[in-house]
Formats: sequence, structure tokens, C-alpha cells
Amino acid sequence: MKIDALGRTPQLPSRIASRILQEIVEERLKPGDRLPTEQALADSFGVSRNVVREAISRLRSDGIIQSRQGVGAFVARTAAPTLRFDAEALADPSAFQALFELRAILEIRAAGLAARRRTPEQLAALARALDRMRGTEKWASGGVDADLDFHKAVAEGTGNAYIRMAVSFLSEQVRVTIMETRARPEAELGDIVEVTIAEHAAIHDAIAARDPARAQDAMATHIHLAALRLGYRLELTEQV
Amino acid sequence: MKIDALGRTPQLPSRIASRILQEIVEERLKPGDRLPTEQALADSFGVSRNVVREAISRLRSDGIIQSRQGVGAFVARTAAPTLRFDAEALADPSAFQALFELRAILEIRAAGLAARRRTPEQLAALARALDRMRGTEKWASGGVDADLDFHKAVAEGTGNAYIRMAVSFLSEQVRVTIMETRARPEAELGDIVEVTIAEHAAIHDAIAARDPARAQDAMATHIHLAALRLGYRLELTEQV
DNA sequence: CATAATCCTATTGTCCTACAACCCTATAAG
DNA sequence: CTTATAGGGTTGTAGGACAATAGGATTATG
Repeated sequence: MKIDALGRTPQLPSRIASRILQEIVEERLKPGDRLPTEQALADSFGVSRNVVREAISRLRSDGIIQSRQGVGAFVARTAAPTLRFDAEALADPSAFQALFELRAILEIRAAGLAARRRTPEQLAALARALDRMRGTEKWASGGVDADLDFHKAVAEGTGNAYIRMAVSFLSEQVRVTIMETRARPEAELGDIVEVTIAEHAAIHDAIAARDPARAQDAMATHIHLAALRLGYRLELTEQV
Repeated sequence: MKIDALGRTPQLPSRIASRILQEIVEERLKPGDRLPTEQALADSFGVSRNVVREAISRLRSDGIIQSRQGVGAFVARTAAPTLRFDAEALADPSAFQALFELRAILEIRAAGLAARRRTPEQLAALARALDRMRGTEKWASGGVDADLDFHKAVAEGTGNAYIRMAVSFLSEQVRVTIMETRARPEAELGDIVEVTIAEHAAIHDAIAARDPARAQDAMATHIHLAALRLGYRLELTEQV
């Protein structure tokens, strides 16, 4: 054995799961089809039935496969193999755009709610994050941290634990994708930092003034421009 | 064995996975902690090590647990977001309202996007979910499943993987809270089912007609009424 | 002949044992 | 003190056995 390059565990079941998934994605196995028996799969992959079972178990918990005792395992009819989020989301070039689209939906409204509900303490936390953005030299990773913290502080101001969690999760996704795609000439950075800080300051001011409409406007402007700076253009969707 | 009521498979590994997850949610196992050995877990749960391995395998593929060969299995440090969540969400009485507030923000816009972007296949899936809601007798758990599937189908229609994931996650939260708070006289159920189906049908029709504004309206109506039926009143927030 | 009951077989679900791969610690050697 | 070395413990994989179940084939039965 020992096929892996790095010092990580081989994760044989993962590999087998991928190969089965591949069969499904490439439509050699279609929804409703029955998979070969576990023993047959084990033989053909050259592993034990145990490994095959763990692989199938994962696909089953992702809803891609359904098993019936005494009959066999079947490709689920609703099998959209799109749950393998992190893996393919980062590979897909449109992922960044999708991420920003969701951020726009969520954070624009969050800004509006924060403008209405924020406590003085939450406003202070927002101001601190803004100060940290201003204080960071060279906009290294510290700047990104402060930026993300600012957005989390806005979410905090809504008083809604679910929104806070969702924004927090998306922020981490943003961080990951930023790390992946950070290939930007240093020269441009100076101006971008100025603009970015100004956008955040506008959001802060609107929330401080308890002006929901202005807060939503400011957040909308910021997210759309941020996406644009990364080369993505978000649709402007009308609202209810 | 044989504890399950229906004729379905016992799904022992699922049950074990839930019990391990419970230990984590209730903070008897904290991030970074090492789990008992597989053999110890097998003994304490009265199952074979094989079942424990499958259970851990699922938790691992969900990023909740990390295993290191020769050392042990550990509660992931980043496992928190989805988990810590359940614990406090269920405890807080205002959680349901917060959940519906986020659903409103997210799913209303998702309906609008789906009306614009959905493919014929995605529309067909939406119709299927609606039919399943109509076909369910007595609105037992099957009805809830169909309901949640409908909302997932709407999210699918946006073509945005992040939105799909977020809605899917929130749907599970809804399911959990519904199971917790299901204490409603059977007599009322009949009418409620009729109304609920009608609301969903309106959403479907608007998406079928590719009418974003109407889709958003229909979804907004549905979510606000659904919250109201559970005793919560959502604020109507103005939009950008 | 039609139909129902029964057996047979294939497949998944679970259990068990054994060993390989690996990590950590303790102990010995330099 | 530093570095090998040995040992024990844990996860990863292999392989065999049986239970549980479903579906088809066979046989009994009217």
C-alpha cells in the first residue's frame, strides 16, 4: 500500500468513495441504478469489504446512495452530488461569486437590523474593529482579520444568534478563498485599502445613526464593490 | 435488537453517531478532547467496533471528528459552528423567532433568484415535492419531510451552492425545532395543512411563471404566516 | 390452470478475530 | 544530555462468519 504522497493517512475509504462518486457524476451509474454488491466492489478495487462499506456509508449520509438490506445499494434519485461543498466549491470558478451573492443577501439585511437593534456596546465593538482596520500597516493578514471581525460585529448587532453564526461561517469561507486567490499587485493595494476603509466607515456611521436604510445602502455598496474588485459582478436583485 | 417502530432498517450506526454527537453538543466532550477508544465505545454501546467505526466515519466526513491513526479520535476544534449552535438554539426561547428571521431573509431572496434561474428539471423537482405534500395523509413526519424538501428545491433553483447549503442547514434546524415543539391539537391540523399547501403552491406557480417579484411575495407570505402559526411575529423590514 | 404457501438464494447488516501501520512514551545506550 | 530502541496502545484494513431481509423459484393446493 502506501500510495499517498504526504505524511497523511491514506484514507482508503475516501478514495473509494470518490471513485464511486465519479461513476455517478460521469453517469455510468444513473439515479435508480443498483451498485455492484459490496463484495464485488471490494474485489474490483482490491480492498476489503469493510473499506467499501465505510465508503458507501459516507455517500449514504450525503444522500447520494440508498441501501436496502437484502436487496442492494442504489443511486438516489435526488442525487445531486453537490453536497461535497468545500472540495468542489473552491475548485469551481463561480464559487466566489456564489459566496458573495449569499453574503449580499444576508449582510445587507443584517446591516439594516443592526442599525435598528444594536446596543451601545455592540456599536463600540464595531468601532474597535474599524479602528483596527485603520491601524493596520500594509494590509497584511491582520487587515483581513479586522475586516472579517467588522462584519461579524455587524451581525452581532442584529441580536440574532442564527445570523451571527451564518455570517461567521461565511467570513471563514471568505478568508479561505481570499488566501487561495490572493494574487494582486502590491502597488494597487494602497488605494484599495483607503476605499475599503471608507466603505466600512459609512456602514458604521449609518448603524451609529440608527438609520436602517442608509446602513443597508452602505453595506450593499461595499459588498458589490468588494466583489467587483475581485473580478465578479453581482446582479442587482429587486426586493419585496 | 429491533427497536425501530416502522419496517425500516435499524440504522445502528446512525443511532450511535447521534449519541456521540449528543455528548459533544452537551459539552461532555469538548473541542480538542479525545474520544474513548473504538473498542471502549463499542463495549459501552453494546455494539461491535465495526458499527462504531461507521458512526465515527460519518462524523468525520461531517468535519466533527478528526482521527489520527495510532493516537485516537478527537473532537474537531472547528467543529463548533454547526454544533454549539444546536445546543444554544434550542435552549433560547427566542431562537425560533431568530431562525425564522434568518429564513425570511434568505429564502425570500432565494425564491426570487429561483424564479429567474431555475431549469426545467429544477422546476420538476419542485413540483414533485409539492405533490408529495399533497399526497401525505395526516401530515405525519412525511409531510414535514416533503415541506423541507420543497424549500431545498427552491434553493436548488438558485444555482448557488452556498445558498443551497445554507437553506439545507436551516431546514434541518427547522426539523429539529419542530420535533421539539410539536404540541398541537390534531383537530387544527387539517386546516393548517390546506393553508400550508396553498402557500407552497403559490410559490411554485410564481417560480414556474418566472416571476421573481411574485415568488418573493409568495415566499414572504408563507414564512411570515408559518412563524405566526407557531406563535411568532416577524418584523417586516424594508428593503434596499 | 390459478393461487397461495414454502423454500432457496443473494445481499446487506453486524459481529468477531487478526494483523498492519502508526504514534507516543519509557528505557537503555552513547 | 542526547539519541536509539523497544514496547504498548490505537486506529486502519483484512477476512470470515452468521443474522436479517427481500425477492424469486418451487411446490403444494383449490
